[in-house]
Amino acid sequence: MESKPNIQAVAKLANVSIATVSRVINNQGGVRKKTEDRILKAIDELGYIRSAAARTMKKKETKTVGVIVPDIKNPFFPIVMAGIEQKAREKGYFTILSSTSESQAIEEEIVKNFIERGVDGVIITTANEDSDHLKVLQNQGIPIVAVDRSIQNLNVDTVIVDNEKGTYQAIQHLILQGHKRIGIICGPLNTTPAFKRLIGYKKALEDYNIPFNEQYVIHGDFQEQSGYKGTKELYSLDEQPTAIFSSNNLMSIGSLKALQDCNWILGKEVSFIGFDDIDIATFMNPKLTVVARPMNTLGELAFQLLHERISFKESVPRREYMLSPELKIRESCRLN
Amino acid sequence: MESKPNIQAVAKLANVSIATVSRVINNQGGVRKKTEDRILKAIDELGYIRSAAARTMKKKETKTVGVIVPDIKNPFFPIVMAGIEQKAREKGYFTILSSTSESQAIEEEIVKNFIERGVDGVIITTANEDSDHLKVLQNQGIPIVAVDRSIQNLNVDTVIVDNEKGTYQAIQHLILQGHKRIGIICGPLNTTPAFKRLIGYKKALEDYNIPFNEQYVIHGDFQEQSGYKGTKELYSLDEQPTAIFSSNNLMSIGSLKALQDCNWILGKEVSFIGFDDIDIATFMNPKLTVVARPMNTLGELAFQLLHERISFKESVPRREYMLSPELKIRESCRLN
DNA sequence: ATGAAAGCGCTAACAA
DNA sequence: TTGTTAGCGCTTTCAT
Repeated sequence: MESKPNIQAVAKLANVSIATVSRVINNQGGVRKKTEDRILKAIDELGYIRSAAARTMKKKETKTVGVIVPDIKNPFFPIVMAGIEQKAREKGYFTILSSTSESQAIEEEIVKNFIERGVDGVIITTANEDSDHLKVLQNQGIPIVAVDRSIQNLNVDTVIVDNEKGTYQAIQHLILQGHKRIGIICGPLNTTPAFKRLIGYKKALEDYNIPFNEQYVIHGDFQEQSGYKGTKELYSLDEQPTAIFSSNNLMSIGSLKALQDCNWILGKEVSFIGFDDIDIATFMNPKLTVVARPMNTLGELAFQLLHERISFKESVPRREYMLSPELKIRESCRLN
Repeated sequence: MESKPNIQAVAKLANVSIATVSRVINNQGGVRKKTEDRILKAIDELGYIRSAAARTMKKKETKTVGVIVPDIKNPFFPIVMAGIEQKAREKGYFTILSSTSESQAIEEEIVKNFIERGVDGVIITTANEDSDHLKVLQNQGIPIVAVDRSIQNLNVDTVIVDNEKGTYQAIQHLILQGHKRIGIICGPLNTTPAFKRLIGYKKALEDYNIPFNEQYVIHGDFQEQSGYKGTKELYSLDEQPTAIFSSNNLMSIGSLKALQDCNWILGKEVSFIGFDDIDIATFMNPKLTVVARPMNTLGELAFQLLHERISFKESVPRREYMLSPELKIRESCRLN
């Protein structure tokens, strides 16, 4: 039982031609019930499963969408992915997921591989928003949807979160509580999300006439370690900030660990707001105030856009959805 | 620029035969440098990417392994996946990931799809250890490696964690601190991990002559909600347990939330040990004692086994790795 | 209602 | 060193 039966084998066993078998496999009708039964039986008996490769060669479609994320270990992406998968399944599409570890080289490899495999479309949170390495997808006529990070100079449908607004609200919240020295731990500023969050930060300070101070801006990389290190830096400042804003979940975790290690008391000596709601948020004592993104919706919407694009190609104009994050006020910020 | 060039187009542009192009694509050598350059140039010019479908039809291999997990939202799996991906990349393999949401029906769909696509092997944490729905893979001669959950009646390489031992140590730890009424929140008992953890629990009680009491056994489903509900049940018991063991990370989160809502004070009124180290573990006050699994290693090992199996097929005997988890003693357990 | 046959893009055996 | 050619397994058109 160690060989893959093909359509020929089925045809022979059922005593029909391969064309008839194909009709049955694809539910095209026009086959006598009795014949169909015979074929179905043969398929079952042989354990026949049709080859996607052969099918793709003829049909030029795979009913597959490729998803590329920068960091599968960041819980944000699995949740977005869950949203994508669910919608995809509903439409009869299959998803394949790969993670780049924020490496553009790996991203290029993955893109190439996806093309080789003939994915019908790609949903991507790119590691590098300079889009040159993604042009190749466009050249092949493969639709792309950008999620969470937009793509420069490439005319693609986009689903992002209003990072600027989310951060603005967070910083505003801190300012209204009397904070003036507010630290921000940024992500890689060549990504829109990280950049926009910094913009939101600056804008809020400006609107409330608080001077921008470079020393309160920490340049992180969205990884836990940089949140940790950045927070220690802030702690060691002569004029410590009275509040910290962390630009993503992983860095929040690092930051919070640093707070503990420094014995810098959260919610008392220092207020804290993190971007993204995380498991720990409601366990901490005090509970964490966060900017929460609609992760599942992000994924669902992304697939929906992609699906429309696959179905109608150019006939739809480019669309950009900007979802609003929500400031969840809990207990980690106190009057200053 | 909207058509996919094929090997023919390249051959024509470079003024050679398709065979020569094929040789270049596959680095088979035996092509004059000058010819090769001409071909490479043509490939670049046309943006040619070879069709995996066509290639697969000839070669019967895809250099792809499929990974099936039951719940992509459980952070355990992305980390295992990261281990798999890394090793796979090293060996020139590509991974595709799908999540079943613990549904056997979806799992079957995914398996079928993987076969259609001709994956060279499958790494799976199955939603249902009764293996009938996986036999089809074996029939097609596709190697399987089971990760974290073994598969009944199917002779496959397996990488698991010593769940019994890990739990035993946890319960022993509690007992030695004087606990006698110990609650356990189980996962679905038709999965080995959940089952073995219960066994470890029972064994520890037995070894220390503590009577087993059914009322302290909560039947959960590895989801947060069941941890929450189960904990509330334990709380409402006339004879409350003095310690709780939770069988997985998600349920731990639910359980901890319930503790808070019940105002049942962790580390004081009730001790707690969770299976799997989670982000929140070291933030909680007190910090959580946990049984930690070597997640990344689990993934790396799984791919390694699969790769050997792909390369040598039957010539290798079936192997089973049982990795030891580690009891990380922190602060959530107190003398009783 | 069914079958014969062309051809998708590639690899590899054989020829030159 | 290069070219010719036979399939791989399927879908689809055209006959029957």
